[in-house]
Amino acid sequence: MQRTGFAKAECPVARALDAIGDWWSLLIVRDAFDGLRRFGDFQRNLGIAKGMLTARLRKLVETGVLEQVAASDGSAYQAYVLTKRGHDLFPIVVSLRQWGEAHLYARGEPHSVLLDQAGQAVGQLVLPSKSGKPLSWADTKVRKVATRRR
Amino acid sequence: MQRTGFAKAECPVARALDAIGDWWSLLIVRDAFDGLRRFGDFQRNLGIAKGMLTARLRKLVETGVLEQVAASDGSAYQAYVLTKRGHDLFPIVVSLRQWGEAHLYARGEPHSVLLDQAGQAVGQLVLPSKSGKPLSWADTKVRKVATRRR
DNA sequence: TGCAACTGGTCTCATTATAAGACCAGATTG
DNA sequence: CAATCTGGTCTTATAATGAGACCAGTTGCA
Repeated sequence: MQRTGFAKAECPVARALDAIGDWWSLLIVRDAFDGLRRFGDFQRNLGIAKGMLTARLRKLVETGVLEQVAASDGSAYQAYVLTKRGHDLFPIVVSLRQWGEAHLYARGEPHSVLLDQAGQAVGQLVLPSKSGKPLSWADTKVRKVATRRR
Repeated sequence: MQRTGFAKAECPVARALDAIGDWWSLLIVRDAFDGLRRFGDFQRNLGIAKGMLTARLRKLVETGVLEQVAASDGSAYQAYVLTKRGHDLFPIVVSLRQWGEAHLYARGEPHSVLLDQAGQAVGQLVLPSKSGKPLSWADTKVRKVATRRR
């Protein structure tokens, strides 16, 4: 049976997961944010099977997250770079990073850190409200789309 | 071959994906944010196979995202509720939602919306900086953990 | 120029994960 | 107490993944 898809879901979370919610896509995107651009760079850094990488890159290009361009070093090879849509994944990668940092490391266990241009660790993502106080899960609610009656 | 794992990665993004980056976990968490708590609720709402749901719930409980408690309606059944660690996934779910809303719907196509308590659609997640101007991908850089020399 | 190594793939195969649904014991309802 | 509901387990068929052989075109270098 084919893996269940959510491409037609009315919930944006489900559609997003359908597009980039597999085991590899967000790691490829993370590497792209880190400046990797060539097939071999991704393959070596992730230790991913080549066939998998080919399939994932192809899907990410189809989805408009990555774009294939000529390599900037003058060679005849191609590079994969983030599009606007790909750069918009930044908050997703950052939120995953911050949750992982907070909950998946033992005290003192080293991990990579996201820095600003001054070399300072960045703060937490926040969901602003009009009052100025950030919204938490307890302050929000999802309004579902009206289900078509029949 | 076993699916590649990232539980030991020094990158928090990879560890987070290892914990909750499969096809179903974040949808279960999304439903939990929406107030679903019982096995049957999740199973019906997601259309997930029961065996899958059993496995996913078990892993989420092991990871400390969900907790099994007695159902609040006085029956002998159990419920699955978000822990603190689970509630901390809120920014991840919101960032996925916002990216999906921005990029995966045709103009005018309906989707669910996240509202604050006043019934207003919430704003965008931001990564604050000292200057007050939110940080973008272009303003940040990952500092890797020093690789052990040998 | 000529050859070895590199690059970016494709293809095959063995293994694992997923989807679908039959089945089941205990709880609940009427 | 019989029927149904709940929360699972188990089996089976199919799809996805991981590992690596293989290959054509590109590049580096003697």
